[in-house]
Amino acid sequence: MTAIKESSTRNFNKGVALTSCPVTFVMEKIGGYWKPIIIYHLMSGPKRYSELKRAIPQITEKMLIQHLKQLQADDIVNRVAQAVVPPVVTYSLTKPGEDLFTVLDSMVDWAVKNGSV
Amino acid sequence: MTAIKESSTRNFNKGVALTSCPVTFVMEKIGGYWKPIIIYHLMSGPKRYSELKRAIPQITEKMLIQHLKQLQADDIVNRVAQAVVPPVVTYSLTKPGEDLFTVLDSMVDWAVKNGSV
DNA sequence: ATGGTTACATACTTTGGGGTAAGTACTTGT
DNA sequence: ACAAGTACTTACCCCAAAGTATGTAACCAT
Repeated sequence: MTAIKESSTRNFNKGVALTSCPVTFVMEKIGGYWKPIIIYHLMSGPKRYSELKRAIPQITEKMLIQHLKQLQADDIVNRVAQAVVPPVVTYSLTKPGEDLFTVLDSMVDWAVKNGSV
Repeated sequence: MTAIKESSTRNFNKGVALTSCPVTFVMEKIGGYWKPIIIYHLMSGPKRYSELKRAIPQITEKMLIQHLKQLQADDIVNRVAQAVVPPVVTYSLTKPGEDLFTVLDSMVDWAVKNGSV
């Protein structure tokens, strides 16, 4: 076990840059491979866990819940579980989550204008 | 050396999802920790390599040129070098690069509304 | 001739995101 | 009795991104 240097750039960034740069703040929330894809699928309405899984066949279950939990912690998605068997868990976008539409939309705009698809 | 499975999700994604999802397309260009920060600093006008370095003290030189080269390859920044000594290299945003303002701006909007800063 | 400046390059290491595979709890259908 | 469905959990592995550290070429000023 090698101790991590207290003065490392990594540590410095964690404390300063991450919270002070709004763009990085957003990247923290919707960055990564799967998050925008999950959010996109929730934009067409609330979905069950299994519906999301079927909608995004390439994602592994681990990645799916992992990101759903993170999005939940970031107040981007809501989780509603019914105490029945088999379990029924529904995910939906929160208000902040829905507001991300503007962001994703501007991204799509740019992508379309600049050679994607 | 273990061979990578041809059918792995990783490979599948490289070929399909990356190019077919416009949001992921944008993430490929401006995702990562430093890229948006570099782009942000270029939005206030062309900058020399050394000016960027001073403007972003926490970045290492390796990260700086690495991302500048990538942004160049993605046609987001221009590089103009003067054949003098000591070298003078100026980086500026291309048209697509400037168009990212809309995207970054919507991110900042969202961040401000949702608890950043 | 030595140090400073500028814009890189390169070898090595660490870290975290993502992938694979397998297991769990509970109940219904056959 | 056993497979199947639902919503997870867990252990383990791999690789790419990021960080650390050092070197280089060219010239100028002292």
